[in-house]
Amino acid sequence: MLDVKFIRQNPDLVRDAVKKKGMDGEVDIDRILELDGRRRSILSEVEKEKYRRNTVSEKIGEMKKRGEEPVGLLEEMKAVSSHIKELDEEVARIEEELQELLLWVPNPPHPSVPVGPDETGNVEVRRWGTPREFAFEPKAHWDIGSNLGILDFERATKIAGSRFTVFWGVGARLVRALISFMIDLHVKEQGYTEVLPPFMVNEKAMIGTAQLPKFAEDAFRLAGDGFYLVPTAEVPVTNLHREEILDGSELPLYYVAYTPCFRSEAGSHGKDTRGLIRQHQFDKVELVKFVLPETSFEELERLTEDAAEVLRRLDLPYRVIEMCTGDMGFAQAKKYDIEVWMPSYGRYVEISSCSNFGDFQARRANIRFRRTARSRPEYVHTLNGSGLAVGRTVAAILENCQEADGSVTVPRELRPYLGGLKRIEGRSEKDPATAEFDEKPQKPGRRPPVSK
RNA sequence: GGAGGGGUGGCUGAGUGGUCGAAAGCAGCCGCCUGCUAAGCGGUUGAGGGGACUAAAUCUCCUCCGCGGGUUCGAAUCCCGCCCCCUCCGCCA
Repeated sequence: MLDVKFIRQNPDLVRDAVKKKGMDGEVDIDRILELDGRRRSILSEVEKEKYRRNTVSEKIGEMKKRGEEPVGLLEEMKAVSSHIKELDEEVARIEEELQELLLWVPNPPHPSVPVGPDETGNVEVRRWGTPREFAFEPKAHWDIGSNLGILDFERATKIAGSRFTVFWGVGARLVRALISFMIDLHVKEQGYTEVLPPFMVNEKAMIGTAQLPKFAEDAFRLAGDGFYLVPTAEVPVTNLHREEILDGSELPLYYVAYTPCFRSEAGSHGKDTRGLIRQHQFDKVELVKFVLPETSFEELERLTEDAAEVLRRLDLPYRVIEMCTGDMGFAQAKKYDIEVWMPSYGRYVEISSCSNFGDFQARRANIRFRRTARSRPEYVHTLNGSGLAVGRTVAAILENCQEADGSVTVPRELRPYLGGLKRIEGRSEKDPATAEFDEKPQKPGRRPPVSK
């Protein structure tokens, strides 16, 4: 959300931002300015009346104490009070409409962001790794996973519906391994603090990070009590500090959180219908930062690299795309997508999205900080990025690391998280005699007796 | 789900109709003082908004004692609804 004051002082900049973000006709800046003007003029009137009420009421108190009768004053004040009430209601109506309109004004893109209408305006900024040349016809991950017995789309449809997956055996463990691997990297090597938040949030939290009101149809809302299933850990984690004034010396704060993510995927019928790419439920490890305003763009570069490091460790080729104004989203000031090479698509596919929101979310969620004990509160800047989407990472590993015989080589850095397993050859890992391990798993010995 | 208790400033906590944005203590900040540390002394310290001002500083006004309504000339204080927390009982992984 933008400050009305900012809009009042920079109306053309804001109109330009609306245009660049492709929201022409969706936002009425003139109406906002009009409401703002009316609000301020009524406010000065009602405040004069309140001043009068306060001073006269005080006088009435003194008179009564002295035993005098406040002749006529009570009647007069009654009229003043009801006038105040009318004006207050008018102000409240205006503010409600104003607030509603402000929630729909997009965050202006940073000047460095390329201007463009849609994804055709995005700019590739770098590539890492080389897509592998296959000596055989590579399969899509849904075929690899189904053949190995580790992905089961049919049963997922039976128990839930389309766009769900059941992971079996080593497949399930692979998901768990990736989550741990990613979190460990971000915590131990990059200085993030692990958080495990609620997977359901209230409406205020959804508004705070700008999923609402604009993207209501993308979210799952529970019928009974109005909770929302988290569409990303960004929502609960950014809202951790809602309505707080942080100590400036604590900044920057780096958090990493695993959550499942729930998305209705309304409006994406027919897109990515096969496999793990577009699901109603998927796992994601998310990076969230709260930083000083002057550092946020530099922090975005580091955040993006922190996420990309996961792909480098897994030896998966990727590229980084800078999103143009028309494709970057409503709340972002600048955004990079990281795309991983996906052989079945024959192109790079988004696996992470890293954004700087500036003070846009902070203002909505009222997250502030004080530079020193005596300075005025300022809004922090918030950032977040996937580090990474786990389902898509599974897909990328299956496809990029597949072998001619249908097995999958486990990326070296991930093996410790799979008990040293080198190759996925089936659903089961219970047969150490045939499975390949970096170290053979130990036979379970007798349990030591329980000491008393 | 049932019964009871409670939500006041960064924290603890007083305040049951007017002089309360709010005692006191703690913490913080500024200064003084003490060889260092600790202690002591004095002062100071909430947030949001409107206006004056080119802006900062400053001044001034309004609002805010969980949230929303109501009563009243006047509400932290009285009434109603909601939310949250705590204790006990029930249920439950």
